[in-house]
Amino acid sequence: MMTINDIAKLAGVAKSTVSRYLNGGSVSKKTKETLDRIIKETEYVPNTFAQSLKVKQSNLIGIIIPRLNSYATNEILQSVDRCLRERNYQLLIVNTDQDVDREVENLYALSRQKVAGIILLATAVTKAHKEAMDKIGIPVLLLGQRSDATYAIVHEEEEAGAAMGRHALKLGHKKILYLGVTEKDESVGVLRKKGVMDVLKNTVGIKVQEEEVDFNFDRTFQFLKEYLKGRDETYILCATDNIALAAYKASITLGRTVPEDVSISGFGGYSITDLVTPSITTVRYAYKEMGRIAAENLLRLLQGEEIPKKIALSGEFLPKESTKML
Amino acid sequence: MMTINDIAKLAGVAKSTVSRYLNGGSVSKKTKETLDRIIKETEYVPNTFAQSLKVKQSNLIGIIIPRLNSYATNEILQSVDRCLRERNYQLLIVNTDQDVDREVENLYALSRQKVAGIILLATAVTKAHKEAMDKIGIPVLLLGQRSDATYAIVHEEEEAGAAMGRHALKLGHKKILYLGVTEKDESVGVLRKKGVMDVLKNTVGIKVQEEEVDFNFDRTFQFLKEYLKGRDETYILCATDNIALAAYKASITLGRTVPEDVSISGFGGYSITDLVTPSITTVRYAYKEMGRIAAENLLRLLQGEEIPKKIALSGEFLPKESTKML
DNA sequence: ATGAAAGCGCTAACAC
DNA sequence: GTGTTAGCGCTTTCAT
Repeated sequence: MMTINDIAKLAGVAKSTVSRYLNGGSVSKKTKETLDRIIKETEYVPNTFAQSLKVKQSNLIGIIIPRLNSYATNEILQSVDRCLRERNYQLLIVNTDQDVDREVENLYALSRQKVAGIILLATAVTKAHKEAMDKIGIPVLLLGQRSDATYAIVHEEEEAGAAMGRHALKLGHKKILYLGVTEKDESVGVLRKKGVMDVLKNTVGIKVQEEEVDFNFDRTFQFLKEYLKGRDETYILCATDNIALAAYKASITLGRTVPEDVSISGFGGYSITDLVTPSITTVRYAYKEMGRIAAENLLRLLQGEEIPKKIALSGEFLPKESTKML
Repeated sequence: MMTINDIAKLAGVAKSTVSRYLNGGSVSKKTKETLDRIIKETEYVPNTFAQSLKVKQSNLIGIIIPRLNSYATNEILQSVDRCLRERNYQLLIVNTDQDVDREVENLYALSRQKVAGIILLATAVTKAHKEAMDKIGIPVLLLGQRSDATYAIVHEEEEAGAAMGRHALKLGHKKILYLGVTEKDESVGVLRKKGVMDVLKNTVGIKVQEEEVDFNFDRTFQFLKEYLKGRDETYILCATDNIALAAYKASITLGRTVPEDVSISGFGGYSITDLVTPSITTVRYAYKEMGRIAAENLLRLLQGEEIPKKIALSGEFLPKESTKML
């Protein structure tokens, strides 16, 4: 393995000159040429540890995600990764398996790894989160949840919810079942629902039944298989595509037809909503864009530039086969 | 930020003593106690760069994956990650977006990052791969493809293929369409198919039509929507679950019913095969176990232990609703 | 534009 | 069991 010293000797210059050359400092044309050649010949690559030890920072960006097997996560991950790689940064992915405590732990763990910045796909932002962000002194960019504690990029949840609510109304449904998630999840559990409910509840003659399920497909499916037996709503408005999928499967199991007997819709725009038949009405969120903006803005931040505290991304309402006029 | 020097001064010992303490060397009980206390009080954490710079190795394990949005990849990633974290190693995930050249590039890139070992989910093992593995001098563990170039953990592809072939026969099908993938992919393209074909071709009166499609859902679906118009096979034996899904969707689109008009099966055991209706007959591969073994064996290798050159994992044949007696 | 020299925080001989 | 010391490979003043 070549070191900067070896290169310096081969080139007949001091290692500081080589360092300057490597970091874009001014070197004479002649020096540059020799160095160009020698570095190519020797296939020299700088030792990242020595660099990082010196500058007390790495080219690593940490990203904390709740789970790996989620469409949303994957989309974001992919676009963040691509964007970062183009800028010569490396993504360090940390999966918390939906464990909120581990989100906080990993904030500290990543700071120990001296990542330059952190992207956090939080499910909630607790006091412990804020404390950690404060303490580590590394820029953190929040994705999917609002919080005044730091920079955040979110989806327009209320807007999306309202679009779906209007859709159900337009199709003439009067009996609607809303399958939501825990209100601890501010974005999905509170805002998305609020968007839906504001539209529905202000309309006379609409009955909305609410139920809370969780993000796990199997549990939700098992629950709905029983629960739906006693229900006669004609529209099941689900807070996520996965819930919609479970509701769909449960409905089928109970001998009902979608969308003839019951309309079903989700949120998220997961690709699977197109794979199933009937395809599922949903709102597609701008995951790819979210990832790209996150990466770009974080890097800007690292360069000392100003970036907006909060960015909200609009989704795209996509009516498909699973919802139908009553 | 505390350094080992600060701690040493506070404790009134030499920094080498602190270092020994940290690395499990022998220290007097008294020294240990003071150090325990001081380190807790100061929240001291060693600088990983300085450590790595010294020992010329990191606690990072690199994993190169073809894509992020794949069920198989996610399962493996999750279990590798979990296993590694328990052992205090960090996973560095590198996504190549199915670009074979980037697999090789990243072998080099990871070696520059001084990862301790590399897990490679290769789609193929080329000369360039072998050369890179040779050159970097870091243990590489191959997943999903056999190669005598290094250690490998694979699925029993032929066995799985044979099981599916026998299933189709047992159901009385005579006209079978096999939808495979490129033979560059030794595991899926060659072996899996061989398992199927060996069973089918040796049985008289069976006609097998072969066609090659790719891993992309949309392209495959578009292709099949046309292609299947002219076909009258009663069993479509697909090389992957995703292809099965595309075949299913294409069949539905052409007004055929699954499994009444045509039986369809896949390979992989993706969770989605259960989400759709009818659920899809498949072979579930042992992804989770593959990940765990990969992580454990790689760490063993790093400790200088011997590990088997090749491990083959059996899948589990899962008949479901999408295939039916003719 | 270039070089000498002083560390960054840590580990590992080696001597005591 | 503990301290001294010499680097690991690099960046960064500060002279020249």
